[in-house]
Amino acid sequence: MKKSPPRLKDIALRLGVSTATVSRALRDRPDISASLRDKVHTLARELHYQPNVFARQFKAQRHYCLGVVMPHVVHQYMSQMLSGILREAAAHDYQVLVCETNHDYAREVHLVDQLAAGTVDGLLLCVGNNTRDYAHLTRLRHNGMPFVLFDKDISRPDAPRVVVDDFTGAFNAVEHLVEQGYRHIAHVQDNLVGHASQKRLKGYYSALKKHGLPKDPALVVQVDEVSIANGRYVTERLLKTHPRVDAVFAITDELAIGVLQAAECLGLRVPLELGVVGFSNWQIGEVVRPTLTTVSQPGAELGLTATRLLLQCVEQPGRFGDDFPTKILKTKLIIRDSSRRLPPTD
Amino acid sequence: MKKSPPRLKDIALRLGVSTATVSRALRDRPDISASLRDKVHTLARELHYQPNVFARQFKAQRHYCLGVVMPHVVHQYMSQMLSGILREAAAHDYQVLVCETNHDYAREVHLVDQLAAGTVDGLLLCVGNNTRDYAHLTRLRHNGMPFVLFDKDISRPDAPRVVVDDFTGAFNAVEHLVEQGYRHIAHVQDNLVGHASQKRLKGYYSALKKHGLPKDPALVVQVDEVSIANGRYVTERLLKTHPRVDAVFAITDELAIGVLQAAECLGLRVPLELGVVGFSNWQIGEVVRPTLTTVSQPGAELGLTATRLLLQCVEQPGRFGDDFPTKILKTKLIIRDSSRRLPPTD
DNA sequence: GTGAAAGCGCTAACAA
DNA sequence: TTGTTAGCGCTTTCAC
Repeated sequence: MKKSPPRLKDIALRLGVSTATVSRALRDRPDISASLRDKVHTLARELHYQPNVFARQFKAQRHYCLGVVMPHVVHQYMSQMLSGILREAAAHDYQVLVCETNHDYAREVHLVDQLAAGTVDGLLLCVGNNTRDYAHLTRLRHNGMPFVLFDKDISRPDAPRVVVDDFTGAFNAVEHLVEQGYRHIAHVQDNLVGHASQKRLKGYYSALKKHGLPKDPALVVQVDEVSIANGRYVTERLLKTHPRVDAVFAITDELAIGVLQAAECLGLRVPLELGVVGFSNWQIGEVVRPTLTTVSQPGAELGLTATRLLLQCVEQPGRFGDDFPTKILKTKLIIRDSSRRLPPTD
Repeated sequence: MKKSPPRLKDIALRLGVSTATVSRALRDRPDISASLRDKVHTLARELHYQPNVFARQFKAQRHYCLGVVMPHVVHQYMSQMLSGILREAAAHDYQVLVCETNHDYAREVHLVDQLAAGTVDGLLLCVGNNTRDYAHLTRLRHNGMPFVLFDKDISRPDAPRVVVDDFTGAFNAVEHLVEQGYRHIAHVQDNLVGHASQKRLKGYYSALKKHGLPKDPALVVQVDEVSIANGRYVTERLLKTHPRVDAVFAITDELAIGVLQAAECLGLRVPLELGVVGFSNWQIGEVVRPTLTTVSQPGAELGLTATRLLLQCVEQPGRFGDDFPTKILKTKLIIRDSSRRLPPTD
């Protein structure tokens, strides 16, 4: 039988003082005599007193807890963002409640509504691939729940967000391929639903245009779902029908690995006959042969930045007025073997 | 200016009834007239009433939230366990609060003590590599906080736990190498601190013994820290000083990848001249060439099982009496190219 | 410097 | 069926 933990009242009774006094003593308020304060502390330690968390939170109407709603945690980039969130939240003495949506829109709505009811003090949301309707965000705002979108951008302007510069990332990747002498650069992308995909597509086209290369829609192929196998499949088909393709910019590293496998299967030498660039900088890219050139996204920094922004919204309501701050983080091109066929020019 | 959300009292006032009645109506208690119930529901919806989470939790002295303390989230296996935890918790309408220790013992103690103070209803703990002292677990128990250890085992018997069968996993891996005709099987392990490492070492020795192979401590090498680079480094050194080594069982996939790289570097053909087996079944193992034979651990299932066990402890205190249930999950050998040099025998 | 009392919002025991 | 009341544990105002 476990007996109930000691309360403020127990300490007060034993010391013959009021609970208010004990409360003040424990929190080292100035308006208390030193001797009494010490006695209270001593007894509290002796009884292993711990303030009741529920009462504290109830009184303060604060959880000191942030919520995170994201598609997956088993995902290198997502987990990097999560780690950044955890670190920054911990640095500010906030806890973090984590929920996975698995890209299930109904689940995303359910989770957001649930957290909007006041389970947390603020919410970090990475919308799923199937999210088109943003009524749940409207409800969030209506409920007065501070929130920040991270990573996945949306079309609506009325939300603070932290994202990476997909356009420039893609642009740099494709420009790099051009500089390496590739001229028929294909693009393997996902289903184009997310804003990131569209930004990367624009970056791809923009780089081609800058260097006077034609825009050929036939060289842009889609997969229904991002996976190595799908990347391989669509690339094999593409390379068979368009043998002049000499480079592929894939929208994620997983797809890029599939491209490498397709090349291996078709006997194309990478990077000599086919240049390949991915996006995300997964660990996997350092391990495949040839090693994969990719666009690195600062996952942890993104999580950290989003959390910092959210905490400002939580702790200083009205801080941003009617503005919705947007932060765009830089990507970085990581050049490895899969795209390097010229000697360095320095 | 955001106005404060509606309370039970507001509904009660508008309807000229008591808060108790409104409370009953909203929770669809039987002892309420249908007409009044409907009126309450209607008005509640109209006002966008949502029960105050703090008051609810305070009253019930329940958070409906579990805590997870683990070394990392950016780690395929760990994140798989986390995902299993999230899924199972969600299925029981519990939230999950996640904390990372980064294998920092002081941080682990801090987090456990903090959660022990009542921030959550139960705790899932994966201890770090540097945890030798378990006083924080004693405090957990003393505080009456239900907890379950997962993945990392500890020497103390007085805690419920869910782990994988490291011994058998290692045993099967090494026996497989023997069956493939390898005779000088080395073992690359970490610093031997964790129980898992020791179990795997025993499994390694046990398989050698069963097949009449000598136990040669010189063939067991350690790395300070698990990484591809370290795996590669120690393997190169080992293979140079012990050229008769014809197979390596590495304690993790990362180290095994390092072994593959060492072989590549020394011009040894895998699996012909060197057999390699890892442990964990990371995605990376399917992508390297040759593909990596490995021991698969059921990460999600482990998280799920631990959560289920914890929820039993939370919801049925005393359910297990003074027993500390232990679940040991099976591993599975995934045979790929890095260790297959005989034709299948079926 | 200390105590009494009110109150955070909701629920449950008891009364009517 | 509905209302009254008390109370969860803590903090804070106000009075002394």
